Amino acid sequence: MKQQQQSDRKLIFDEEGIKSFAIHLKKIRIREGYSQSQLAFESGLSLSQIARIETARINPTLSTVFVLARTLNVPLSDLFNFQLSPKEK
Amino acid sequence: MKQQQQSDRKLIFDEEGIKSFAIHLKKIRIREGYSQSQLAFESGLSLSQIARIETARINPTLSTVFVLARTLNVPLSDLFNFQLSPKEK
DNA sequence: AATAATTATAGCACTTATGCTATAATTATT
DNA sequence: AATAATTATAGCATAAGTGCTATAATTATT
Repeated sequence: MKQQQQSDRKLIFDEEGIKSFAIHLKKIRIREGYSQSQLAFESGLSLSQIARIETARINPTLSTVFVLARTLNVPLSDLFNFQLSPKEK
Repeated sequence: MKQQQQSDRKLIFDEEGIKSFAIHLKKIRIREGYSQSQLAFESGLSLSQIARIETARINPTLSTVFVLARTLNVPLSDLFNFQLSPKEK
């Protein structure tokens, strides 16, 4: 029987930032008049991926975000126009 | 013999955006007075990862980028203060 | 020039992002 | 209320991000 070996590598999942981004993206998508399905089609991303991002289930890559910005035709400064909580020392 | 089956799924790797980000990050890191190694240590990211990002070899996740922004103590608007080439229709 | 410091590469293991497909749940429309 | 549209969830396969470790290459320092 192979014991389930617990890795001690700690991967980063910045839940706070990911949630903020999710909310912000949804706001912008709606503002720009896209449904998830339209955004998926026009961007070439899958619908499931769009939904996963907006529900903060995953931690998307920069390429994915860049594609969203291009499709929505908004500058990155808009898509990232929110504050991260500062690092606690 | 198992033939190597080529998948037709097309994953996104936005080379142009990734390169722009790489250059921009490096500029900011140096401006803020960090070596890659310092940035790695203080952020908890691996040194190899920092290098891979700055040489545009990989497509980092948002969490990674958020951690970098926090560690460098710069707002996202700073880290994303560059232009993506617009989508060609 | 020698040495030190910094940055870049490489390989492996593990975890996770993503596409795809299908279905459920929710919300809007008639 | 029924129906349609939209959004959310789920499982699987595959590609890729990340940590770790080591080493090479480059750049700065003495």
